[in-house]
Amino acid sequence: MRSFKDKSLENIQVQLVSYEASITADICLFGFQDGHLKVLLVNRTVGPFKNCWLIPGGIMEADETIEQCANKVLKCLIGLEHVHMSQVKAYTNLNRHPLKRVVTISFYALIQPENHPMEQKMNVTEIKWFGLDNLPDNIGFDHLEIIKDSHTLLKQNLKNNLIFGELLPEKFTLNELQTLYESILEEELDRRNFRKKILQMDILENTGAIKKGIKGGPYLFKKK
Amino acid sequence: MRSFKDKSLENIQVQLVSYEASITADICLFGFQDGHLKVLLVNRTVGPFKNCWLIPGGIMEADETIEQCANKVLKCLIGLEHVHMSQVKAYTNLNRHPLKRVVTISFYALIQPENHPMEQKMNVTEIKWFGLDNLPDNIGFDHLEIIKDSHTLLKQNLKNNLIFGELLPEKFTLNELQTLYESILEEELDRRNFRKKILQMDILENTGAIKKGIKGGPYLFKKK
DNA sequence: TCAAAAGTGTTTTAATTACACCCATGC
DNA sequence: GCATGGGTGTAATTAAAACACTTTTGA
Repeated sequence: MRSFKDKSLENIQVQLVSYEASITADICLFGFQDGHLKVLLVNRTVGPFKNCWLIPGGIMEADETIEQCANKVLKCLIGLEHVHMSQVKAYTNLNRHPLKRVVTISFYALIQPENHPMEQKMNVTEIKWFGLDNLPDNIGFDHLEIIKDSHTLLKQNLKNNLIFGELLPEKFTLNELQTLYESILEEELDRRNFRKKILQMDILENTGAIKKGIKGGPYLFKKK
Repeated sequence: MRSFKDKSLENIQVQLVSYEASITADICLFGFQDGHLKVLLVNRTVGPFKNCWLIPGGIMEADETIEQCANKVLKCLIGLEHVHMSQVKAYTNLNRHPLKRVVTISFYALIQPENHPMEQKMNVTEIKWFGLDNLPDNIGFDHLEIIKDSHTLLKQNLKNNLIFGELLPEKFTLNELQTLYESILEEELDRRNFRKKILQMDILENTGAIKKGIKGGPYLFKKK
């Protein structure tokens, strides 16, 4: 049993002079497109991991929390404020960044790709949605791990709560919703059981309108 | 829609000169004692929040990850290595610490208070186990929030997985296990249903031995 | 011997799963 | 008109919840 004195006082109170690190917020932005769950990646044109794909991120400044920083990143990227985000995990491995030590706190957020076109920015850096089942090989840093961890948390949250709203347009068919669930959970669901379960949750409202262009003429639903 | 150029390059690559912050690992250490779930708090004798109760923590150094740092804290505190820990959340509010900016990444860990007496260290700093339902008023920083978040995660993990091992001695009665579950989940469980469920998980082994000193003569079980 | 806790099964209810036919629409 | 997808209900299974008496032991 070691003496308590040697280290504990240093530990329990924060010293005024101590090691400091840069902290970034990196965001795993999920979208749902063509029946697939997708992740937004940006292509680095400079620095280490040049030409590698990354999830977007930004450095936390002195006057902002990591949540504010994450919002700043999204605002710069897609011009969108007040997107709901969930904190996933902090990554602190020593050699994450080749030039200096960087600690990253990751978040995930959900948006609709259709509502946030990003093409006009491609002269600066390429921005692209990738299917989760079709990620590029050259993902930089430990961002593949962050994507996996984010997807795991999203999956878990979907099973418990119910957070599909941001991923679908205002009006959607039950099959679109089911496909979304299936692509997040990575498993097939029985159509009738899914409908029964969702409907008896009493959170959806049948608008009465019918989606055109699809055989069968499905009803459009919206959140209550 | 704003231009992408203004901020994004700054954001997507980490600059070599950027704001840096001290990072600590704070640990919500849970124990199970006298039929109650407890948390270990230390009493600050110096600095801001003097005489306030805190969960133990330590500053991350240049050569360690936050997990290594958390392990270091536990090693200094209770002389124990290789304790399993779960990352809970990162706390980055600007005024968490009155003297300087400190970002904290919190963990929870589970131990048996009986096996880790800490009395001999009380001349340095008071260390005490508090019932979760009986926490002191003067908890410093945002540590009450950290404790609540940690308990929420522990509860959730107990419901999904099953992680009681570290909180009980090698051999225990089913009622001790049930009381542990009840104190974590904060709800009463039916004795017969609990036993049925736990036993059919097939993770426990009846040692055949009987615990003395308790009316009814309960069997002692252990993990398989 | 009496009070307190241990041990044990069954019944009821709710939730989950499996499964098949007819209808509406687009092509 | 035909192929595709939409809409619907019931039966079977499994899981969860409710519930009471006898046995063991300590005091």
